[in-house]
Amino acid sequence: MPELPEVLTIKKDLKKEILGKKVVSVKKEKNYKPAHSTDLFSKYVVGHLVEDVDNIAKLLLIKLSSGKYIASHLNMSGILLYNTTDPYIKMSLEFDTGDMLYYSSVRMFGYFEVWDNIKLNEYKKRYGKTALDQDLSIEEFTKIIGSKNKPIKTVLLDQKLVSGIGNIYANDALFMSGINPYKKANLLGKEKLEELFYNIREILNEGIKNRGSSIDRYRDLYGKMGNQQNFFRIYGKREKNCNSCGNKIKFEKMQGRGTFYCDQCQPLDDRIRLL
DNA sequence: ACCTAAACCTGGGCGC
DNA sequence: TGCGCCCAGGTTTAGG
Repeated sequence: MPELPEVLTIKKDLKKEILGKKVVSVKKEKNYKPAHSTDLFSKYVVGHLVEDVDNIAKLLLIKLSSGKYIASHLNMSGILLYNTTDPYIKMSLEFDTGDMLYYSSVRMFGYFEVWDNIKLNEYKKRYGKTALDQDLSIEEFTKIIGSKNKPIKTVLLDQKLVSGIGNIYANDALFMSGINPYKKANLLGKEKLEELFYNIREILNEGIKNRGSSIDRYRDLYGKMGNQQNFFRIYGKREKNCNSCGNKIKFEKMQGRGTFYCDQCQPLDDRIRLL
């Protein structure tokens, strides 16, 4: 699924395309079941204007003049498409301009639903600031992340601490920082945590600049692939050699997620480095 | 109150 | 060709 760079890319394009437009019809495909009755779409979406497009962590929000929101989490395989389709469309919105917005998903994990403020606020409470939030200071980051007695990769993927970092960008940010994914976060030290903070911001911003990572399903709002996959530091380089030291890259499952690291450049024990 | 493992799904790619 | 397995940008939940 989209991580923060992909979500922010979609958000920006969505804002540009649909702000101020009125929804005139909604269509749901039979093989998609939102958590609520489709009445909510006809009641709170059809006939209403798009007032804003926003996000909470990786959740996309379309604010409507009815006071309700379309909340869409793309999860692993979801995409939003504007005036272009694919074989996995689940929901379609038609605007007064004739433009179309589609929610597409292969694996059925994501959702595209009508939410009210209450549900939105409950959701918000469960998530930390995104890694790119202007008001997430380096002090706050190091305090939140550096206090956990858990592997740093697990901590980075915990969205209630700091949100937006997913598996791709976590792998790459750790490689850039020379940090072993198994290293306990509370053993990293101030300097390493700060380095990690800067590298997370760098790699997320690079992802945005390259319009996201398309390793499989991800496409932007116009159905186009992102480019960040061409710049991966270590993610996806199973059986390949480290571009820094030439050693064979390790691939292991950690918390069920594919984890790539170079045990030379990202030593678990600092003593290994000194030898 | 922790942690992990499995579950939620579909489809693509690989080896045999 | 086909079957079985492994893999996938995430999150939630059940179970120890």
